[in-house]
Amino acid sequence: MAIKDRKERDKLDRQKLIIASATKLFLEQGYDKTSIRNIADDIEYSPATIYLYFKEKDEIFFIIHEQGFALLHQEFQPLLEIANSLERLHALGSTYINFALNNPDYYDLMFIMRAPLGQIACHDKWDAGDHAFQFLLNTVQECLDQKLIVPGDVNVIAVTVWSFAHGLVSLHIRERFKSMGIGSDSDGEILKHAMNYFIKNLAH
Amino acid sequence: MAIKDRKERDKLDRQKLIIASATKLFLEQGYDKTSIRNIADDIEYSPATIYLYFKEKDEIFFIIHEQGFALLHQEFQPLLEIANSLERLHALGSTYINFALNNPDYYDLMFIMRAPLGQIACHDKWDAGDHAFQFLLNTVQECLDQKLIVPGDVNVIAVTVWSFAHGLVSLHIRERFKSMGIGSDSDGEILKHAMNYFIKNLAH
DNA sequence: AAATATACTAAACACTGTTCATAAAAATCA
DNA sequence: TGATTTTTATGAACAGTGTTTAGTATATTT
Repeated sequence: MAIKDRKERDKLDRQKLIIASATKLFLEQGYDKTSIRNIADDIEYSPATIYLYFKEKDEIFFIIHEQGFALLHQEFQPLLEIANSLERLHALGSTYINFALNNPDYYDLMFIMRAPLGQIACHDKWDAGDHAFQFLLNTVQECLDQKLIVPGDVNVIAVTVWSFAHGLVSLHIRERFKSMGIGSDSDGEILKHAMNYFIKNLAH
Repeated sequence: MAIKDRKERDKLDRQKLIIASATKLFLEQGYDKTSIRNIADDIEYSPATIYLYFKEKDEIFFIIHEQGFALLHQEFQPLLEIANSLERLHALGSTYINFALNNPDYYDLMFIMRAPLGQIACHDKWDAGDHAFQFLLNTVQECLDQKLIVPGDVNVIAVTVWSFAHGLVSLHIRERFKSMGIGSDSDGEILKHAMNYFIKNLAH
């Protein structure tokens, strides 16, 4: 049954082709402006064909969503080398912020957009996002054990740290700082200062 | 020329009619699911008529956007009574979070969505949003003056506080806590705990 | 070679925001 | 009053969206 194997490989190849095209277009123009017909044109297939490989548009972008988490996970890896846990926590925040600024579309899909989670997100409890959060949890726990940060519940602290970092970059990405008085000139600079102030308070 | 006056009143009335319908539908079903045709159906006019009173969909929702800020401003008013500035800062945070949880669609439009700002946001430097941020700035400054919080640049601290609060509620609204391990049961509870931890660090 | 299973697509459905020529109504002028 | 101009409203269309379906080629199996 080698033919059946090849057929399955072909099927996977065409799925990969769709994802590759979708990823390319998505990174060029974002979610909303990447239509099924755009992807179909790009891979030179009919729009209907795409629906033979994916149930809906969101299913395609959930895979890209996971790609984003893989990328973030990758950028977190070098941080494991940092011995001092508080320093590692600080670096974790900086890396998170840089990831968001360098990959705003990925970040949007992963943390801001409503779209590509529905029932999908629930199907796998231990997805890539959980891994990243676990890394944060572990680091916070270590900081607590070594009494490097203000004591408190590890979950609460992790949520606090994540919320701060997310708020910072998502307000920046959605240009809400601009629309206020602040950050008109030195855009990225104030983010770093806020990060430093936040960590200083945490470590106090 | 009383006729011309009446005509202008009529015109404003029809604008208000459109806004009222748009607001109603928006609060029922959100921005994306409120179409021009929905509004037209509701007010029993043709879709094209709406474009005689508003240049585009976003112009309608920018007014709703401002309504949201007026509402937030209103909820901030009682806080002026609070004498202790740190207490006021804490209450400011809680009020902000409660506003977001009680009016998720308004909050979305005001702080999360990409849509109804473009050039529009820039036209009036001193809009409702600036007022709210100014309130935060003043409160932070007072806390600094009274040495109630960790010293630092007032702008940086205000951004830090706002980012934290925004991150908290926007991750909640977009259900990113659920998709991780945390907050599956006691949803709103962890927000309050995080808020308390954040303020405790700030005041330390 | 005939029957079956697979892969693909043109066309349509039900939407979206937006524009434009045309028709109806109201106000102004002769 | 009747004719003219201005204001107001709309049907129909444009170009786009995600998605479904019926029908057509192609490839595999019998």
